[in-house]
Amino acid sequence: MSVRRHTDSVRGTHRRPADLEALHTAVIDWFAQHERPLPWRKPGTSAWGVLVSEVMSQQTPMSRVAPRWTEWMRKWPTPADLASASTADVLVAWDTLGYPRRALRLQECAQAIVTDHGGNVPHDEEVLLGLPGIGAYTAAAVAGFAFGARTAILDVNIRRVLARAVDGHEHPGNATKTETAWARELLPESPQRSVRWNAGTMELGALVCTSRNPRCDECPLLAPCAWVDAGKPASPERKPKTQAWHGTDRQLRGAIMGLLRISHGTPVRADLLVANTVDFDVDAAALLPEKVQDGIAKVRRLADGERISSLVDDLEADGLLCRQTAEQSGERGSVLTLPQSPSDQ
DNA sequence: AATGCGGGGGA
DNA sequence: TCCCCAGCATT
Repeated sequence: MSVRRHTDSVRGTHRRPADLEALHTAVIDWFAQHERPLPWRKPGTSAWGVLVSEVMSQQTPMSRVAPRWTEWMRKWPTPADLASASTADVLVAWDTLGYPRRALRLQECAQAIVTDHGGNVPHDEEVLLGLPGIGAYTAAAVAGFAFGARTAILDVNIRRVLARAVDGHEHPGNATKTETAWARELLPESPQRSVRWNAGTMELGALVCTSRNPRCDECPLLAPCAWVDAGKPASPERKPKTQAWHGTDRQLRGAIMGLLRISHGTPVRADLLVANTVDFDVDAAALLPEKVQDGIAKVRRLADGERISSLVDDLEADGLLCRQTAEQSGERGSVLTLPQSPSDQ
């Protein structure tokens, strides 16, 4: 089969393989043989479970998501369960998945589902898009994987596989409308096949057609891959560097998450907590082992007042902590309080 | 269109 | 070290 021949090259990224059906079959058959046994893929998983798995997987590898998802669904099997949980419990269960604002948005999403949709995850992609923490990718993924909708799902994996195999080069930045329209044209006709196509293309991008060191020798599309034929050209752009970690606000947020877990009796790696601790004033520090407290005291001397001040605003806006004014606390400076910690309940 | 946002694991 | 990971919200 020669899938690569783009007979009707519209323009730019709009290319279409001559034998689209063969491409679909190659991906779907490969997926049937290589699908990872992820917990949310087990039969009977609810739409809510699918939604949770997708939010947890935003910018986070699935291998790290799986254990957190299982525990999360055990604690809060329905949107109503999560909606009524305490913020502290939610953040603790999120553990070290990263970007903890996602956990806050997920709880807000559950509350919106209860309030506005009778406690049931909406089927409609446009409605899903209106929920907190649900963007273009997640709305499409839930519509497709939870409800079997025929829709174009554009995550980093599908974008890369399609760009390489069909177009021959990768596209920088976020998915454009043009790219979305292109992906829609490549969808199989039947909804059932389109779901397998979406899931299979994602899996192919995650396991074989990876960003670095792709395993082309294991790829079912080796023969027709436009990217291989073009000599595997490098991705055109490099993303801007992510904000530094050491000594920044992000590091302190990590420390507060660690303290929150400790206050709930969840083990926390002491070295990680100390490394993440810049300077803060929180009662929960008394719960820390002496060795860790010493480490915190040491790092505290490196405090940057201005940076910490902006951090407090940020944390408060994210709902990660509450700030009391000097008059309220009777102390000098601000006092940071963990939201709904056990002592508050 | 550009930024900010965690944290872990692999090359 | 650097890069990447089933993105989203805000400006």
